[in-house]
Amino acid sequence: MKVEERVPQIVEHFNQEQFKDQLINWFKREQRTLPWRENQDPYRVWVSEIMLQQTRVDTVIPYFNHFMTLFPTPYDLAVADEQTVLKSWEGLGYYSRARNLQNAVREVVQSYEGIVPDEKQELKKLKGVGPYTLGAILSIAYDQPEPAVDGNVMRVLSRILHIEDDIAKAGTRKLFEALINEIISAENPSAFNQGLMELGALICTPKSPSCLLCPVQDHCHAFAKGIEEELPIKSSKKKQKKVPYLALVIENQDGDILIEKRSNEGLLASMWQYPMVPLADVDKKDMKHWFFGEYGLKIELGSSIDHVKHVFSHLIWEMEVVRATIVEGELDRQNARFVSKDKIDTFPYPVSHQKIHRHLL
DNA sequence: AAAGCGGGGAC
DNA sequence: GTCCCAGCTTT
Repeated sequence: MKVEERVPQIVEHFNQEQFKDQLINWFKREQRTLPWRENQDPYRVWVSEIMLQQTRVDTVIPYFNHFMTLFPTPYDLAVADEQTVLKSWEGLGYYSRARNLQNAVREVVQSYEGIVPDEKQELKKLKGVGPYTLGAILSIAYDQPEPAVDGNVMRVLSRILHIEDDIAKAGTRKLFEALINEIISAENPSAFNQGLMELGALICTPKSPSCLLCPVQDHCHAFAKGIEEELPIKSSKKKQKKVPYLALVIENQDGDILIEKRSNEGLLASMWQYPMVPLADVDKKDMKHWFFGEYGLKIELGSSIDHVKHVFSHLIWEMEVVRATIVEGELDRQNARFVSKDKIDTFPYPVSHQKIHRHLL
């Protein structure tokens, strides 16, 4: 059945007015004090929403505060060096969020005089602003009645309205957006949207939800049926592929260490790392020859320092970390350079490689 | 519509 | 270990 036909059916016996009041009043009463709730500054709301994608509140708080100190306005972020922005994002993950955010903020400074657009069509064009962030900024910063559907909202609504659509499917979000469009508060869309998300964070949690404390328990079909733990329906993803690497800590005669900048696209784009030998493609006995071909350096392996296992959402790196020294040769790579140990921490690294240079520092 | 893209916390 | 999370972009 099509979304337009399902929505009226789903909300037919749903007491929207009472639900809205209870949700909004609960949010006003119980909302957490968070740095990005100090005011309605669209730039702060925007930055917080980008950081909060796939990332927990407690993790984001210190990053957000530091980020706002470094880049208090869109202009400050627009003129900043990309590597500085990535350094401020180091450890948060999904680094394309930071690069997209800066790209978008530069667009805002250039085309909108530094004012975050409050018009749907303009805002949607900005890099990194998808359906969720669009609705979050418009409702929270500009008080517009737009849906902001994230995983929290889908979980909460799937329970309240007993919806069994697979929330892992891309198309399912549209159903929830249509439902929110139907029931969102026109008077306080900000508190309505944030209330749904706050409810998901504090009460309607993925496991062991606190239904007895829920302000909208009376409206919840899943609670009435005792099936709150079975919802939402979410198909499981396939497991990660393991990828073996040799990670090299290569020191030259001056005691400087070789690091390199990753490609500006793909996994961990524009982040820095210790050179890695992909053992799936390179036979270990051909390693030195391969390395000479790639870097122009003849090296001698030293002691093994560590084994680092790093899990991504879609793959697993298994890295053996080995020291190495240079026998001869001239570094022949644009993206690589020798750096003194006291400067090495000024570059942005993914966590997998922070694990490595903890050994050096 | 599906795949690629990080990291950490809860259990 | 498993599951989950305040998603977007590219293909």
